[in-house]
Amino acid sequence: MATSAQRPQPFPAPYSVPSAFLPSFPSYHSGLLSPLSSLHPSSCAQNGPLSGLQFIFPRASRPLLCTPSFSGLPPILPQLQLPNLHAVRVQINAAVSRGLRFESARWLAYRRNYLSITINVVFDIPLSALPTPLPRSRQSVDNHNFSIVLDLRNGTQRVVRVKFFAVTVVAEDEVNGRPVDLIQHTSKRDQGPRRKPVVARIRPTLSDGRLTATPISHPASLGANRLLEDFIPMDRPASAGSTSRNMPTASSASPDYAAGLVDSDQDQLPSFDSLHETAEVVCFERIQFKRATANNGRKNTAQQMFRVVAILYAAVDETECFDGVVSNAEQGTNGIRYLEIQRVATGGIMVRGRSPGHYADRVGGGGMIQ
DNA sequence: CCCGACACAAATGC
DNA sequence: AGCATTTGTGTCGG
Repeated sequence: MATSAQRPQPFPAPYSVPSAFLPSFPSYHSGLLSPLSSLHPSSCAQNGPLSGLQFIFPRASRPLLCTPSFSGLPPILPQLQLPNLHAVRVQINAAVSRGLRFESARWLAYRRNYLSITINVVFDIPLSALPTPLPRSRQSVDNHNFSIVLDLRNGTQRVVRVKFFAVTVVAEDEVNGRPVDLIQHTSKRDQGPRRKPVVARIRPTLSDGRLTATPISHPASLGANRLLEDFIPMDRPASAGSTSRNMPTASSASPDYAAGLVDSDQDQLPSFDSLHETAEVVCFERIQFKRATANNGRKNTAQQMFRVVAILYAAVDETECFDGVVSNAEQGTNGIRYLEIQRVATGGIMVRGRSPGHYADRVGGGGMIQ
């Protein structure tokens, strides 16, 4: 096949899946307005006639959002609560808004193609727990009003103040849960550095009188026009510190940085640009699976599958975690410990390692995108 | 078969 | 319209 062959359509392909296979979109089962509707000014959300499936159409009439559903796993300690001891329930809404195809009854990705993953978090706060008078719409809710109950090894509990919340995205083997690396490129792609997706700080806000708090994210992850600056750790103000040490490579950065455990936000109010001032989602763009699933298309072998996981963390002072029973936590910078509050995950995704043409005439492997 | 690297070219943006 | 950028993917060697 000549290299000059017509270029196949990029993902996502025109969507023509038998309705029996249509993936559901339960990420927004709460009935709230989809936060993804504000993803792009020129896009418009459209709740299609197909049950549960939501499309967002960009300029071209091609489905932009075609995502596997994320479902919650059993709640994980520690329990979030407010100062008055009201429990706070959390809902993570996530989508792989680019880069996957639903084909032959399963989700399909290519290792070298970009994924975009969007995460939104809704805090369900009891009416009685809201401050009076009600804060104005979109007013920030102080993170310090949240705390978590940490179980200690001696059987007692400790209430730990939440310094802030954060979300991130990871991947894992669907069967054994072993981690699978995700990598994030700059717009320079192969020429630029790669890193794991950051742990992006979010901030709860009351939104439009709803009795929920929706975190507003700094446009932390790599947006369309965000290049190398985004790879600079932001756990201190960009203006402060050294003169914007340019483009640290993965090796020159701190261990936390290399691990993706870098706050992508600062303590003060984020300065939103006009495109993001109403953003209620964190967008991780230019994400790739670092490796493909094993035995793709092989007969008589176990087809490995990966899944994408969106995680909400409560960041606390690590000294307060002493003797705590913590099932899932990550160490951050500056004495921060990220305690996992909740996670949602997709089902299995097949990740192909070679170019689509290689799989074109494979039985069960699907064809080229038309 | 997978993976990183390089390269080309279509799509997209300015 | 023309140029630059972005990104899907063909190819090659390990």
